Amino acid sequence: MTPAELASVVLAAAHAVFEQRGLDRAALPASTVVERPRNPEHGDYASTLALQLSKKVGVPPRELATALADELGRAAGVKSVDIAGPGFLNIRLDAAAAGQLARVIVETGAEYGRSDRLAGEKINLEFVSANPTGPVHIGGVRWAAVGDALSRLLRATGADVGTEYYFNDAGSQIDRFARSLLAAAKGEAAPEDGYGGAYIAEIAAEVQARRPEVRSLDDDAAQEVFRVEGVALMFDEIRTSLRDFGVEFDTYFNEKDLHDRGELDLALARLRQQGHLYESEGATWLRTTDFGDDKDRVLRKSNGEWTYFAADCAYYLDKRERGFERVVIMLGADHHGYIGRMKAMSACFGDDPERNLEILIGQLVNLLRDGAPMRMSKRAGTVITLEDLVEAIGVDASRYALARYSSDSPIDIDIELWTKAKNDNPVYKVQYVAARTAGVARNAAEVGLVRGDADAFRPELLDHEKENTLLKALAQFPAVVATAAELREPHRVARYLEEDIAPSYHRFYDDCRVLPRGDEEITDLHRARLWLNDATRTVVANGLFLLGVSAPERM
RNA sequence: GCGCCCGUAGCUCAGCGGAUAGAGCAGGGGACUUCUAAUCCCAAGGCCGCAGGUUCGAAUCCUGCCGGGCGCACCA
Repeated sequence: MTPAELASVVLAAAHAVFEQRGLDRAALPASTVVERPRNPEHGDYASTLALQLSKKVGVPPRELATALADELGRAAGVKSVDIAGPGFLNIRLDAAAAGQLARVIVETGAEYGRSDRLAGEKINLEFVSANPTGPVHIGGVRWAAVGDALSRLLRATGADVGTEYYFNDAGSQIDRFARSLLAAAKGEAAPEDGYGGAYIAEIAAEVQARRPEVRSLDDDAAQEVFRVEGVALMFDEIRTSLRDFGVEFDTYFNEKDLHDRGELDLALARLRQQGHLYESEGATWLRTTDFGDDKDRVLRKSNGEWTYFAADCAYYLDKRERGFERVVIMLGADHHGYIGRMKAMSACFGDDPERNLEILIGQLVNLLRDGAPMRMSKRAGTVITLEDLVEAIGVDASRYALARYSSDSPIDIDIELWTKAKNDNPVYKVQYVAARTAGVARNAAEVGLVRGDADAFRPELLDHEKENTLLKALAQFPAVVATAAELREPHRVARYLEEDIAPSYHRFYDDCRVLPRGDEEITDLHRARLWLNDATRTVVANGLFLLGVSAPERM
């Protein structure tokens, strides 16, 4: 029995009790959940339904709990129900009912953990969105890992997801980039406001190799060649490194398209129609202060040029017009000042900024070498890039390290820790479970131990304490996935794997031998434990997949 | 000054209103003729920054304060 099934049983019992006592069934919730108590003495699962309902229907919680316990105790698969404290229901399951979960998980396979919780939601996820003026730096990499994991989570819960990378290949930053390339090609120092770093010289050289005639052009013409070719090379490099990182986007959206299609004018017209525009000092302003922003924002400058924010408005409108009910944008902490104006802009379009626009802010990332942060400077060209990180600790460790922390928490990635082949390296800790379960399955096959027909599976034999604990941990997976998706917090999956699944599996492994020893006969218990081993393998593999991390067969 | 984030064990961090607040690491003590010891077991470690409030119940929600990080452009 899964927790979701048990929750339904609890709710059904509540309906029965309410009917018997003539209570108002409208007070009952549409659904309920059972919790897994920390303390095993409090049963396999606990329900707080009696506590929640007692005030609504004016029945003391203990009395309600007693009635619920009587009813629930008669349900199939329920071994016992105790009442504790103010009115907790502590429920124990039959070993057979609990053990069946191993079979459910194995048979569900890669689908285990998926749900339709977010079915019908159309969600746009924008992340990384670095302009092609340099390699993806470590802050962008955080979002590559978290954003990609989030897209997997949202899809696993049934949402219709579109991932998106927004870039601009025409702005003044690109001009600086082009001037920097030109300067490098001429052997000059980078311009005052330009970009430094070895990659500039490399790209300048590559452009010259592709377009040798650039040497004979005047500066203006040459700069244009460097701009066009340099941006193409840079963007190509970004896409390649992201692909090597396991991240590809459904849409690569170019700001230029918004301009070419006249979408900025459209957005402006729409905002004017909503009555939030005004002219002042020759510029066109959006009255974002109507919706809580610190100050109003310029859309079109007095010189007739659009602001970057105007393009943001058009881009938001574009996403909404493409049918995305929820527009999610992931930004670094240094951009948190954008939240106010973006939310206000959404409201100016007549949207509900709480529902239609989510802005996720990620705190900064440091890379630690020998315990000291490697400081970044864009001017000096000492940015830490995606390649630097991957080169230092590898793709799996990078993705795991970036995805295992709450986005609200700044991250220090210690190179020494994340390259250790030890249990204090979290990614090894989790991958080791994947490898160990795979190893047990291999060894089982070698000695002729196979799970056999599902009909022959004897779930009631999984009654060891460590087996029970592992089963309960495995049972949590769908709830963990659903919560992580709803809260946009992929780190919950990582923490679950390393703090819940890994320890419970190792304890099971230590106390409950799966394989027969020597020429010991193969019994139903061996087979039942193999079901449990393979169920664990399934959950770890599914969980790591959601994080974009491999589940190795051996290590 | 205003805004956002953070403050939980020595360190790094979990903890979407529930019971005695958890994990890993570090430090102490144990377990390898055994399916991967990359593991496990035992012990130790806490005014959940402070003060109020809401609640049957608060680390969690609200208010104020203290401390730290970041941000406050007709830049991109």
